[in-house]
Amino acid sequence: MDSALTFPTALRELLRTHQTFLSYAASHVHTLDLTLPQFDIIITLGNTAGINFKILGEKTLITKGTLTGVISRLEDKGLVQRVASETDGRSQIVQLTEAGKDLYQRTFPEHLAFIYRIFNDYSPEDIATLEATLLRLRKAVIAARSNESEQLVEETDQ
Amino acid sequence: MDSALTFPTALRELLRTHQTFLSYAASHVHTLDLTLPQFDIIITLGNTAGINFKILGEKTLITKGTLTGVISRLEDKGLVQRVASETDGRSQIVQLTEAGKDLYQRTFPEHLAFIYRIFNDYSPEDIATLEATLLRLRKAVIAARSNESEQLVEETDQ
DNA sequence: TATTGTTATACTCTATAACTATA
DNA sequence: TATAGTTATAGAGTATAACAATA
Repeated sequence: MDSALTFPTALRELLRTHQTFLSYAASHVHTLDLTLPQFDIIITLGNTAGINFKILGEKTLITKGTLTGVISRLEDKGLVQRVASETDGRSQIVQLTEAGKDLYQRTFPEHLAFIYRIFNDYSPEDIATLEATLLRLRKAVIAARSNESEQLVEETDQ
Repeated sequence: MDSALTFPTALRELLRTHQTFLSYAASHVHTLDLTLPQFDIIITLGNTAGINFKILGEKTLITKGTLTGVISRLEDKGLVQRVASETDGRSQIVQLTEAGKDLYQRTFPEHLAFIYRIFNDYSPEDIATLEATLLRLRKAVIAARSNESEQLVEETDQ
Protein backbone atom coordinates (compact mmCIF):
# COMPACT_ATOMS: atom_id res chain seq x y z
CA MET A 1 0.00 0.00 0.00
CA ASP A 2 1.18 3.51 -0.80
CA SER A 3 0.51 5.12 2.54
CA ALA A 4 3.27 7.64 1.82
CA LEU A 5 1.12 9.42 -0.74
CA THR A 6 -0.77 12.40 0.53
CA PHE A 7 -3.16 12.32 -2.43
CA PRO A 8 -5.76 9.59 -2.88
CA THR A 9 -4.19 6.80 -4.85
CA ALA A 10 -7.58 6.04 -6.31
CA LEU A 11 -6.94 8.83 -8.79
CA ARG A 12 -4.02 6.86 -10.13
CA GLU A 13 -6.59 4.16 -10.81
CA LEU A 14 -8.66 6.69 -12.66
CA LEU A 15 -5.86 7.16 -15.15
CA ARG A 16 -5.39 3.42 -15.39
CA THR A 17 -9.10 2.88 -15.91
CA HIS A 18 -9.13 5.22 -18.88
CA GLN A 19 -6.09 3.55 -20.32
CA THR A 20 -7.48 0.07 -19.83
CA PHE A 21 -10.76 1.04 -21.39
CA LEU A 22 -9.13 2.65 -24.41
CA SER A 23 -6.96 -0.41 -24.89
CA TYR A 24 -10.05 -2.61 -24.84
CA ALA A 25 -11.94 -0.39 -27.28
CA ALA A 26 -8.91 -0.31 -29.58
CA SER A 27 -8.77 -4.10 -29.71
CA HIS A 28 -12.14 -4.11 -31.45
CA VAL A 29 -11.43 -1.18 -33.73
CA HIS A 30 -8.25 -2.82 -34.96
CA THR A 31 -10.27 -5.80 -36.20
CA LEU A 32 -11.86 -3.30 -38.62
CA ASP A 33 -8.41 -2.38 -39.97
CA LEU A 34 -8.87 1.09 -38.55
CA THR A 35 -6.93 3.06 -35.97
CA LEU A 36 -8.70 4.70 -33.05
CA PRO A 37 -8.46 8.20 -34.59
CA GLN A 38 -9.76 6.85 -37.90
CA PHE A 39 -12.72 5.14 -36.24
CA ASP A 40 -13.32 8.29 -34.29
CA ILE A 41 -13.68 10.17 -37.57
CA ILE A 42 -16.09 7.55 -38.91
CA ILE A 43 -18.43 7.67 -35.93
CA THR A 44 -18.22 11.45 -35.80
CA LEU A 45 -19.26 11.68 -39.46
CA GLY A 46 -21.93 8.99 -39.02
CA ASN A 47 -25.47 10.27 -39.53
CA THR A 48 -24.26 13.67 -40.70
CA ALA A 49 -24.24 15.23 -44.17
CA GLY A 50 -20.55 16.08 -43.78
CA ILE A 51 -18.38 18.23 -41.54
CA ASN A 52 -15.58 20.60 -42.49
CA PHE A 53 -12.00 20.18 -41.28
CA LYS A 54 -12.20 22.89 -38.66
CA ILE A 55 -15.25 21.49 -36.88
CA LEU A 56 -14.09 17.92 -37.36
CA GLY A 57 -10.79 18.76 -35.70
CA GLU A 58 -12.55 20.41 -32.79
CA LYS A 59 -14.86 17.46 -32.27
CA THR A 60 -12.14 14.81 -32.42
CA LEU A 61 -9.39 16.87 -30.79
CA ILE A 62 -7.13 16.26 -33.78
CA THR A 63 -5.11 19.27 -34.94
CA LYS A 64 -5.41 20.38 -38.53
CA GLY A 65 -2.01 19.23 -39.72
CA THR A 66 -2.65 15.75 -38.36
CA LEU A 67 -6.20 15.70 -39.61
CA THR A 68 -5.12 16.14 -43.22
CA GLY A 69 -3.15 12.90 -42.97
CA VAL A 70 -5.85 10.94 -41.16
CA ILE A 71 -8.49 11.98 -43.68
CA SER A 72 -6.20 11.18 -46.60
CA ARG A 73 -5.67 7.65 -45.28
CA LEU A 74 -9.42 7.19 -44.90
CA GLU A 75 -9.84 8.54 -48.41
CA ASP A 76 -7.29 6.00 -49.66
CA LYS A 77 -9.46 3.33 -48.05
CA GLY A 78 -12.50 4.71 -49.88
CA LEU A 79 -14.37 5.48 -46.67
CA VAL A 80 -14.56 9.28 -46.84
CA GLN A 81 -14.39 11.96 -49.50
CA ARG A 82 -13.54 15.64 -49.65
CA VAL A 83 -16.09 18.02 -51.11
CA ALA A 84 -15.44 21.72 -51.65
CA SER A 85 -17.68 23.97 -49.59
CA GLU A 86 -20.20 25.94 -51.64
CA THR A 87 -20.19 28.88 -49.28
CA ASP A 88 -16.48 29.19 -48.41
CA GLY A 89 -13.77 28.63 -51.00
CA ARG A 90 -11.22 27.81 -48.31
CA SER A 91 -13.29 25.10 -46.71
CA GLN A 92 -13.42 21.37 -47.43
CA ILE A 93 -16.34 19.20 -46.31
CA VAL A 94 -15.55 15.65 -45.27
CA GLN A 95 -18.31 13.10 -45.90
CA LEU A 96 -18.69 9.36 -45.57
CA THR A 97 -18.76 7.60 -48.94
CA GLU A 98 -21.33 4.86 -49.48
CA ALA A 99 -18.70 2.38 -48.30
CA GLY A 100 -18.10 4.58 -45.29
CA LYS A 101 -21.79 4.70 -44.47
CA ASP A 102 -22.00 0.93 -44.77
CA LEU A 103 -19.05 0.54 -42.46
CA TYR A 104 -20.54 2.96 -39.96
CA GLN A 105 -23.95 1.36 -39.91
CA ARG A 106 -22.50 -2.10 -39.62
CA THR A 107 -19.74 -1.47 -37.10
CA PHE A 108 -21.01 1.23 -34.77
CA PRO A 109 -23.70 -0.98 -33.23
CA GLU A 110 -21.14 -3.78 -33.25
CA HIS A 111 -18.72 -1.56 -31.42
CA LEU A 112 -21.33 -0.63 -28.86
CA ALA A 113 -22.14 -4.31 -28.41
CA PHE A 114 -18.46 -4.95 -27.84
CA ILE A 115 -18.39 -2.19 -25.27
CA TYR A 116 -21.50 -3.58 -23.67
CA ARG A 117 -19.74 -6.84 -22.84
CA ILE A 118 -18.05 -4.85 -20.14
CA PHE A 119 -21.39 -4.40 -18.44
CA ASN A 120 -22.36 -8.01 -17.99
CA ASP A 121 -22.74 -7.55 -14.26
CA TYR A 122 -24.37 -4.13 -14.49
CA SER A 123 -28.07 -3.62 -14.02
CA PRO A 124 -29.80 -1.13 -16.33
CA GLU A 125 -29.80 1.28 -13.41
CA ASP A 126 -26.06 0.78 -12.94
CA ILE A 127 -25.47 1.61 -16.60
CA ALA A 128 -27.65 4.69 -16.41
CA THR A 129 -25.75 5.83 -13.33
CA LEU A 130 -22.42 5.20 -15.03
CA GLU A 131 -23.44 7.15 -18.10
CA ALA A 132 -24.64 10.07 -16.01
CA THR A 133 -21.43 9.95 -13.98
CA LEU A 134 -19.28 10.00 -17.11
CA LEU A 135 -21.30 12.71 -18.78
CA ARG A 136 -20.86 14.90 -15.74
CA LEU A 137 -17.15 14.07 -15.72
CA ARG A 138 -16.83 15.01 -19.36
CA LYS A 139 -18.47 18.37 -18.78
CA ALA A 140 -16.21 18.95 -15.79
CA VAL A 141 -13.12 18.16 -17.88
CA ILE A 142 -14.25 20.52 -20.59
CA ALA A 143 -14.78 23.24 -18.01
CA ALA A 144 -11.32 22.64 -16.55
CA ARG A 145 -9.80 22.63 -20.02
CA SER A 146 -11.43 25.97 -20.76
CA ASN A 147 -9.96 27.48 -17.61
CA GLU A 148 -6.59 25.98 -18.50
CA SER A 149 -6.50 27.35 -22.03
CA GLU A 150 -7.34 30.79 -20.70
CA GLN A 151 -4.33 30.52 -18.43
CA LEU A 152 -2.22 29.26 -21.32
CA VAL A 153 -3.27 32.22 -23.40
CA GLU A 154 -2.13 34.50 -20.62
CA GLU A 155 1.20 32.68 -20.43
CA THR A 156 2.00 32.57 -24.14
CA ASP A 157 4.76 35.16 -23.85
CA GLN A 158 6.59 32.95 -21.35
CA MET B 1 -32.63 5.25 -40.63
CA ASP B 2 -33.16 7.19 -37.46
CA SER B 3 -34.18 3.98 -35.75
CA ALA B 4 -31.08 2.17 -36.97
CA LEU B 5 -29.36 2.81 -33.68
CA THR B 6 -30.71 0.28 -31.26
CA PHE B 7 -28.03 1.11 -28.70
CA PRO B 8 -28.00 4.19 -26.52
CA THR B 9 -25.96 6.88 -28.18
CA ALA B 10 -24.89 8.01 -24.73
CA LEU B 11 -22.17 5.38 -24.99
CA ARG B 12 -20.61 7.43 -27.73
CA GLU B 13 -20.23 10.08 -25.07
CA LEU B 14 -18.42 7.56 -22.94
CA LEU B 15 -15.72 7.26 -25.57
CA ARG B 16 -15.54 11.02 -25.90
CA THR B 17 -15.27 11.44 -22.15
CA HIS B 18 -12.25 9.18 -22.00
CA GLN B 19 -10.67 10.97 -24.92
CA THR B 20 -11.33 14.40 -23.48
CA PHE B 21 -9.93 13.38 -20.14
CA LEU B 22 -6.79 11.89 -21.65
CA SER B 23 -6.27 15.01 -23.72
CA TYR B 24 -6.55 17.12 -20.61
CA ALA B 25 -4.16 14.95 -18.64
CA ALA B 26 -1.70 14.99 -21.55
CA SER B 27 -1.68 18.79 -21.62
CA HIS B 28 -0.11 18.80 -18.17
CA VAL B 29 2.28 15.93 -18.82
CA HIS B 30 3.62 17.68 -21.91
CA THR B 31 4.66 20.66 -19.78
CA LEU B 32 7.06 18.21 -18.10
CA ASP B 33 8.63 17.40 -21.49
CA LEU B 34 7.30 13.88 -21.19
CA THR B 35 4.93 11.86 -23.32
CA LEU B 36 1.95 10.10 -21.74
CA PRO B 37 3.61 6.65 -21.95
CA GLN B 38 6.79 8.07 -20.43
CA PHE B 39 4.91 9.68 -17.54
CA ASP B 40 3.02 6.46 -17.09
CA ILE B 41 6.35 4.69 -16.57
CA ILE B 42 7.46 7.31 -14.06
CA ILE B 43 4.35 7.04 -11.89
CA THR B 44 4.37 3.27 -12.16
CA LEU B 45 7.97 3.15 -10.92
CA GLY B 46 7.29 5.76 -8.23
CA ASN B 47 7.65 4.40 -4.68
CA THR B 48 8.98 1.06 -5.89
CA ALA B 49 12.51 -0.35 -5.73
CA GLY B 50 12.38 -1.13 -9.45
CA ILE B 51 10.34 -3.30 -11.80
CA ASN B 52 11.55 -5.58 -14.57
CA PHE B 53 10.53 -5.13 -18.20
CA LYS B 54 8.01 -7.94 -18.23
CA ILE B 55 6.00 -6.67 -15.25
CA LEU B 56 6.40 -3.05 -16.32
CA GLY B 57 4.96 -3.91 -19.72
CA GLU B 58 2.01 -5.68 -18.16
CA LYS B 59 1.24 -2.78 -15.84
CA THR B 60 1.47 -0.09 -18.50
CA LEU B 61 0.08 -2.17 -21.39
CA ILE B 62 3.18 -1.41 -23.46
CA THR B 63 4.55 -4.31 -25.46
CA LYS B 64 8.18 -5.30 -24.96
CA GLY B 65 9.52 -4.01 -28.27
CA THR B 66 7.98 -0.60 -27.66
CA LEU B 67 9.01 -0.60 -24.01
CA THR B 68 12.70 -0.88 -24.89
CA GLY B 69 12.45 2.38 -26.83
CA VAL B 70 10.42 4.21 -24.20
CA ILE B 71 12.82 3.21 -21.43
CA SER B 72 15.84 4.17 -23.53
CA ARG B 73 14.42 7.64 -24.08
CA LEU B 74 13.79 8.02 -20.35
CA GLU B 75 17.35 6.79 -19.74
CA ASP B 76 18.64 9.42 -22.17
CA LYS B 77 16.80 11.98 -20.05
CA GLY B 78 18.50 10.63 -16.95
CA LEU B 79 15.21 9.70 -15.26
CA VAL B 80 15.50 5.90 -15.13
CA GLN B 81 18.29 3.32 -15.19
CA ARG B 82 18.62 -0.33 -16.12
CA VAL B 83 20.05 -2.69 -13.50
CA ALA B 84 20.75 -6.35 -14.19
CA SER B 85 18.67 -8.72 -12.11
CA GLU B 86 20.66 -10.65 -9.52
CA THR B 87 18.44 -13.70 -9.76
CA ASP B 88 17.82 -13.97 -13.52
CA GLY B 89 20.53 -13.24 -16.05
CA ARG B 90 17.97 -12.47 -18.74
CA SER B 91 16.11 -9.87 -16.71
CA GLN B 92 16.65 -6.13 -16.46
CA ILE B 93 15.28 -4.06 -13.57
CA VAL B 94 14.14 -0.53 -14.36
CA GLN B 95 14.51 1.99 -11.52
CA LEU B 96 14.02 5.70 -11.09
CA THR B 97 17.30 7.58 -10.79
CA GLU B 98 17.62 10.28 -8.15
CA ALA B 99 16.51 12.77 -10.79
CA GLY B 100 13.61 10.47 -11.62
CA LYS B 101 12.59 10.25 -7.97
CA ASP B 102 12.75 14.02 -7.70
CA LEU B 103 10.60 14.38 -10.74
CA TYR B 104 8.09 11.85 -9.47
CA GLN B 105 7.82 13.38 -6.03
CA ARG B 106 7.49 16.86 -7.43
CA THR B 107 5.16 16.21 -10.33
CA PHE B 108 2.87 13.39 -9.24
CA PRO B 109 1.14 15.50 -6.58
CA GLU B 110 1.19 18.35 -9.08
CA HIS B 111 -0.43 16.11 -11.64
CA LEU B 112 -3.10 15.02 -9.19
CA ALA B 113 -3.70 18.66 -8.29
CA PHE B 114 -4.09 19.39 -11.98
CA ILE B 115 -6.55 16.54 -12.26
CA TYR B 116 -8.35 17.79 -9.19
CA ARG B 117 -9.20 21.05 -10.91
CA ILE B 118 -11.76 19.03 -12.78
CA PHE B 119 -13.60 18.43 -9.56
CA ASN B 120 -14.21 22.01 -8.52
CA ASP B 121 -17.94 21.43 -8.36
CA TYR B 122 -17.72 17.97 -6.82
CA SER B 123 -18.39 17.33 -3.18
CA PRO B 124 -16.12 14.84 -1.38
CA GLU B 125 -18.97 12.35 -1.62
CA ASP B 126 -19.24 12.97 -5.37
CA ILE B 127 -15.54 12.26 -5.76
CA ALA B 128 -15.75 9.11 -3.69
CA THR B 129 -18.67 7.94 -5.80
CA LEU B 130 -16.83 8.71 -9.00
CA GLU B 131 -13.75 6.83 -7.85
CA ALA B 132 -15.81 3.81 -6.86
CA THR B 133 -17.65 3.96 -10.18
CA LEU B 134 -14.43 4.06 -12.14
CA LEU B 135 -12.77 1.35 -10.10
CA ARG B 136 -15.72 -0.92 -10.78
CA LEU B 137 -15.54 0.01 -14.45
CA ARG B 138 -11.87 -0.82 -14.60
CA LYS B 139 -12.47 -4.23 -13.08
CA ALA B 140 -15.31 -4.84 -15.51
CA VAL B 141 -13.10 -3.91 -18.47
CA ILE B 142 -10.38 -6.24 -17.24
CA ALA B 143 -12.93 -9.03 -16.93
CA ALA B 144 -14.21 -8.38 -20.46
CA ARG B 145 -10.67 -8.27 -21.79
CA SER B 146 -9.92 -11.56 -20.11
CA ASN B 147 -12.92 -13.17 -21.77
CA GLU B 148 -11.95 -11.64 -25.08
CA SER B 149 -8.42 -12.95 -25.41
CA GLU B 150 -6.45 -15.81 -23.97
CA GLN B 151 -3.48 -13.70 -22.99
CA LEU B 152 -4.45 -12.73 -19.50
CA VAL B 153 -2.64 -9.96 -17.74
CA GLU B 154 -2.16 -10.70 -14.11
CA GLU B 155 -3.43 -7.64 -12.32
CA THR B 156 -1.89 -6.71 -9.02
CA ASP B 157 -4.15 -4.75 -6.72
CA GLN B 158 -2.68 -1.64 -5.20
C1' DT C 1 -5.04 40.70 -42.06
C1' DA C 2 -7.16 36.51 -40.58
C1' DT C 3 -8.62 31.89 -41.58
C1' DT C 4 -8.81 27.14 -43.94
C1' DG C 5 -6.46 23.54 -45.18
C1' DT C 6 -1.93 21.55 -47.06
C1' DT C 7 2.84 20.51 -46.82
C1' DA C 8 7.17 19.54 -44.48
C1' DT C 9 9.96 18.06 -40.60
C1' DA C 10 11.26 15.55 -36.72
C1' DC C 11 9.92 12.67 -33.09
C1' DT C 12 7.29 9.10 -30.66
C1' DC C 13 4.41 5.20 -30.32
C1' DT C 14 2.66 0.83 -32.23
C1' DA C 15 2.69 -3.97 -33.89
C1' DT C 16 5.31 -7.57 -35.52
C1' DA C 17 8.98 -10.56 -36.22
C1' DA C 18 13.69 -12.07 -36.01
C1' DC C 19 17.39 -12.27 -32.99
C1' DT C 20 20.60 -12.92 -28.50
C1' DA C 21 21.46 -14.66 -24.21
C1' DT C 22 20.08 -16.80 -20.68
C1' DA C 23 16.96 -20.33 -18.12
C1' DT D 1 12.54 -25.46 -25.45
C1' DA D 2 10.92 -21.42 -23.37
C1' DT D 3 11.62 -16.76 -21.69
C1' DA D 4 13.55 -11.71 -21.22
C1' DG D 5 14.90 -8.20 -23.60
C1' DT D 6 16.92 -6.05 -27.99
C1' DT D 7 16.91 -4.82 -32.72
C1' DA D 8 14.76 -3.92 -37.17
C1' DT D 9 10.99 -2.46 -39.94
C1' DA D 10 6.95 -0.17 -41.58
C1' DG D 11 3.18 2.53 -40.53
C1' DA D 12 0.61 5.97 -37.99
C1' DG D 13 -0.18 9.89 -34.93
C1' DT D 14 1.77 14.25 -32.81
C1' DA D 15 3.36 19.11 -32.54
C1' DT D 16 5.00 22.78 -34.94
C1' DA D 17 5.82 25.92 -38.44
C1' DA D 18 5.78 27.67 -43.09
C1' DC D 19 2.83 28.14 -46.92
C1' DA D 20 -1.07 29.05 -50.60
C1' DA D 21 -5.63 30.23 -51.45
C1' DT D 22 -9.48 32.56 -49.94
C1' DA D 23 -12.16 35.56 -46.84
